[in-house]
Amino acid sequence: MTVPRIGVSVDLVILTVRDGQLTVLAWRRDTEPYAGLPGLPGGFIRLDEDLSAAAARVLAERAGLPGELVHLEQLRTYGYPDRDPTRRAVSVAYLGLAPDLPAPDQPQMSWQPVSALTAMAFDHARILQDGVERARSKLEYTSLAAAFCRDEFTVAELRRVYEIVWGTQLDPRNFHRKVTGARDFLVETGAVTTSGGRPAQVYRRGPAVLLYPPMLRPREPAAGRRRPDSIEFPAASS
Amino acid sequence: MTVPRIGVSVDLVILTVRDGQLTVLAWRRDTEPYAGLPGLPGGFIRLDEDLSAAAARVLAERAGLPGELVHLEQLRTYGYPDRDPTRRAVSVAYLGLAPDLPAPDQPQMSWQPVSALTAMAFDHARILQDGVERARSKLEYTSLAAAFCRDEFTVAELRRVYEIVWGTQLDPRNFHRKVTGARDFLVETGAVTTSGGRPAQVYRRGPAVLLYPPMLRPREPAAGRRRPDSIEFPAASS
DNA sequence: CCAATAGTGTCTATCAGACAGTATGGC
DNA sequence: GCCATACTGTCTGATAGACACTATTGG
Repeated sequence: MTVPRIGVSVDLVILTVRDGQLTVLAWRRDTEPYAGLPGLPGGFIRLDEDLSAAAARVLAERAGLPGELVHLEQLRTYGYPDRDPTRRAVSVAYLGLAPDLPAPDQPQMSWQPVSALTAMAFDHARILQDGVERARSKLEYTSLAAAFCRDEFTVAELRRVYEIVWGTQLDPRNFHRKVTGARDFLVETGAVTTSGGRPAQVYRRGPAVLLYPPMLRPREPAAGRRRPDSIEFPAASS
Repeated sequence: MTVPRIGVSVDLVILTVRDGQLTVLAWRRDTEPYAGLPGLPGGFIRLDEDLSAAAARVLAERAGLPGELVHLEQLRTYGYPDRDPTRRAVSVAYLGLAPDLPAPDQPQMSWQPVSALTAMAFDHARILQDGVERARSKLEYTSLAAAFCRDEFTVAELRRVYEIVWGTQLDPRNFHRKVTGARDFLVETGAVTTSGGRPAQVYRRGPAVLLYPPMLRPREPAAGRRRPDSIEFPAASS
C-alpha cells in the first residue's frame, strides 16, 4: 500500500500578559506567501522527533525562549488541503503560556497584542483565536493562570492575569477568597511586596493542577435577562 | 529547504452506550504488527482531503456507520517517533459519540466494552483513554450526552448515559431538575413512553451546545475528607 | 391492591456576587 | 493625616445534594 506523505509542522501560540494586554509571539514574514503579514512561529518536525519535542525546539530556535519557563500543551491540528497555498501542510498547533519574558533577540520576532493581530498569514488568525479561547477556558478549571506569572507573585498580579485574559473586571475581595481558599493553588512564601499600598503576601505556584469547583468566568446574558441554567450557542466545531 | 514527509492518518474513538456499558468500536488486527490485538479503526488521509473529511470517510468505509448520526470532533494528535514500529506515523485522533447503533457489517469490526480493552495495538489504549476522559469531561459542561441517545429519548435514558459514562450513580430527582431546567437542552415532543412504571415524557435534543452552569461530576475525596475548593492532581500532559 | 418508574417539593450546606469595613504601607 | 492597596467579614441569592412525597402506568 502506498501512503501519501505530507510535511508536518508545529505552530506555536505563545501567550503572555504584557503591558496590561494579552500578547502573543509573532514574526513578520519576509517571504512569500503572505510576505509582510505576521505569522506564528513554526517549523517542520524531524523524522526522529516527538511532536512536543519539536514544539520545544521551535520555541528555542525560532523564539529564543527558555522552554522550562513556558507551559506547553498541544492545542489542535489543522490540515485542510489549501491552508498553505504552496504545499499540502498539516500543522500541529501548540499553546504556550509564559510569564512576561524579555523580547526575543531574533530581529523579526516580537510580542504583539492579540487585539492588534487581525490579519495573519495562512490560517494563523484562526489558530491564535483557538489558542486564546483554550487559555480563557483553562483559567476556569485549572491553576494555569499562574503560568502567566513570574515565579513569585501576589494575588493582585494573579487577578490581573484573569482580568486581562478574560477581558473582564473581577471583584478583588471575592477573587482573593477564592484563590487563597483553593487547596494547593498558592503556597505562601512569607515575603511581602510593597507597591504603594499595604504590602501584599507573595506566593508561589502550588502543586495543584485542577481547580474544583472551577472559577467560572462571567457569561454575557445571551439575550435579554440572564437566566439560571441558561445555555450558550457557540460556533460549531469542525 | 527539504521537508521530511510523513504518513498522516486518522484514528477513531467511536463511543456508544450499549448494554449498560461504555463501548467502543474496535477491530481485531489480522496482520503484523500487533496481529490478534484489538485496534481502533483508522486510515491514512488523502492528499486532497480535510482531516475531518478523512475521519468521516474512515467512519463510513471501515465501520460502515452513517456519519450524520455520529458527533465527530478532533481529539488529539499522536506523533512520537516509535509509536508505529514499521514507519514514522503521525495520527490525528477523532472522538465520535454515537447512539446505540447496530453492529457494523464488517466482519472484524465490533463494539467492545471499554473496560475489556486493556491491551491494544500501537498506542491505541492511550488514545482510547484520552477519548473517554474527553467524553467524561464534555458531559459536564455541554449537552453532548444527548449524542449518545437516539433521536427521541427520556430523561431516564439520558441519566443512564451520564451514569455509565461517569461510572457513578446520580440522583434521579436532582438530575431531572437540572436537565429540564437547562434552557434549550431538551425539547419536549409531547409523546410519552411506557415501560413498566409511570409514562415518561419524550424529549428531543435542543439547540443548545454549552451547559451553564455545568453539571460537575462527583469528585472523589482526594485524601481523607472532602474539602470545599479542593484540588486534584491528574497526570501531567505531554 | 402492589410494584415500578416519573416527576414535584422541601430542606440545607455550599458557594458566588455584592459590598462594608479594617489593616498597613508610602507620602 | 491622606491615599492607596491588601485583606477580612457579612449578607443574600443561586445552586447542588439529600430525601419525602405524589402521580401514573401495568399487573
